[in-house]
Amino acid sequence: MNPTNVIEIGELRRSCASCSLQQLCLPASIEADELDRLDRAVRARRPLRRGEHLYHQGDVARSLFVSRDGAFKTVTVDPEGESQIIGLHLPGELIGLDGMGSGRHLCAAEALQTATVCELPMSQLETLLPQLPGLQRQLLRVMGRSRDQDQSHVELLGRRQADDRMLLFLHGLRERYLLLGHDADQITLPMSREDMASYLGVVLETVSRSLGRLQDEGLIDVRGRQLHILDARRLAQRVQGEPPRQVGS
Amino acid sequence: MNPTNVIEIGELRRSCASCSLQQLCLPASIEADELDRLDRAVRARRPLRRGEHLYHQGDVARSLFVSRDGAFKTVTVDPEGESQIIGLHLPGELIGLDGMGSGRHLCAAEALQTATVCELPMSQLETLLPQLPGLQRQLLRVMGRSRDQDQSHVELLGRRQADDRMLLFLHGLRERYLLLGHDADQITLPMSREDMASYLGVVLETVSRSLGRLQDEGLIDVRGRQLHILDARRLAQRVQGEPPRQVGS
DNA sequence: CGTGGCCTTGAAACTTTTCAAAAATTGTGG
DNA sequence: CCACAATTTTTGAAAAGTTTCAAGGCCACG
Repeated sequence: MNPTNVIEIGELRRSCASCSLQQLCLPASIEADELDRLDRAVRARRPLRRGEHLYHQGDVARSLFVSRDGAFKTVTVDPEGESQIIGLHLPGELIGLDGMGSGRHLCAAEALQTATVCELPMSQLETLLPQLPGLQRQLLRVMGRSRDQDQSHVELLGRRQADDRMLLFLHGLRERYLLLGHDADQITLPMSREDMASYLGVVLETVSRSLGRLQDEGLIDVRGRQLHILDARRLAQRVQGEPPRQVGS
Repeated sequence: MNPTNVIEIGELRRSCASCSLQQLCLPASIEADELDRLDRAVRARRPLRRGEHLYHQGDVARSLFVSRDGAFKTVTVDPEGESQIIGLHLPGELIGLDGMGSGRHLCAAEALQTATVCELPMSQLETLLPQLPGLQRQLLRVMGRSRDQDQSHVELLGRRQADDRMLLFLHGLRERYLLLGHDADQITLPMSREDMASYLGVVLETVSRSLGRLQDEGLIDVRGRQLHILDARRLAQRVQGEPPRQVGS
């Protein structure tokens, strides 16, 4: 057992009570004694490296997950054989709800960066739920927020112009990073252009060009995955339908 | 009190136990004694006419609903001021989950035809859930299926060709009607072309042309809202990526 | 310093949208 | 029950936007 492992296991044993994501995650608004029971049900997990899967499409759904750090994408392979990015999950956001309908996961969940996750086995959940009314309420709320997230994605995909979709995407990303307490105007994009393209329902060249246009407009500054939001105020206005300002040649 | 009202109230008092949607709805796989308690919590509601709302965007979310007959659409007005159809709810499908995240409805729910609905107040739900483990499991499953529905919508909107989206839409509709025990190859479309357009993320002219192309191909026959699926087998193949067969000029 | 992966850019082909008008359907009142 | 008005749907042609295909640039890594 090398020192690195010791540190990692130490990390893993941090409890819900001391987790920085507490307010966003299942423990929020749960009583102290209940929290302790939830805490014991949550399993430790070794960190995942970028590209590793939490579960695969078709797997029996055994657990719900929350990432403490590191983002995940959820991906389906559709009947045509093409894969599509269905979801982007930042730390504190529930992962695995795609298995609750049928008992099997409709997506695969893949780490976009090195990530440490908490795991709550379904079996434990079923035991705990009737006993912890606080958890009950909170689970419904958290599932509801996850659904709201999906609705935003539908609203994004409903826009017919690539720039509108990108605007909505960046604005939503900004809000989510804000919630996490990050510097939301200076983001390292969690996905490749190709992943973004899939999430936005366009091809990757269109993503590149759209980012280029928004940069020419002075809204953002992108260099690879480094994104600076230069004018958050106007970004919000653009999302609300304001037309692009004339850009000098 | 006229005879019509008497009949309506009689209808409203049908219990979950005798409802034809039982297997699809919350009561599924709930024990008889539990079912009785759920039954008492479910409120009667006067029938809604086409165009009437179950709730409006921004309303405090007080209840979950299920339509016994009559379909509903859920609509958001986005920041740009344009309305978008987010969901289509056939009988037996849960309506109102868009309020669970924030406590307020993110959408409006509007009847597409005359509809009778069951209403389960959130307050009752909170009381019942810890007491009825069967309901607990079933609610999670039904919410999961609703989420799966939304995922299908995202997958549909992720397709970049209008015909692909239409194919996915028709195929999904067919499967849902099958589940309801309807003749799924002879459907009265529940929405106008404009609503379909919004749901599919295209303009209504595109819907019209896409339906025209699928008709020329011999897949379907559409006259206004009457839709005949002429070749369900090939519809399924097309959804799975089979290219359109050559259509004689 | 070269290699491979990722991203950007350009030009042509294709699809969808937009705008306009005709056709079909629905609802209504005589 | 028919005819008319209003609404919805279809169709056409031009404009706009996206995809496709191809090539070149950038960056990280060995």
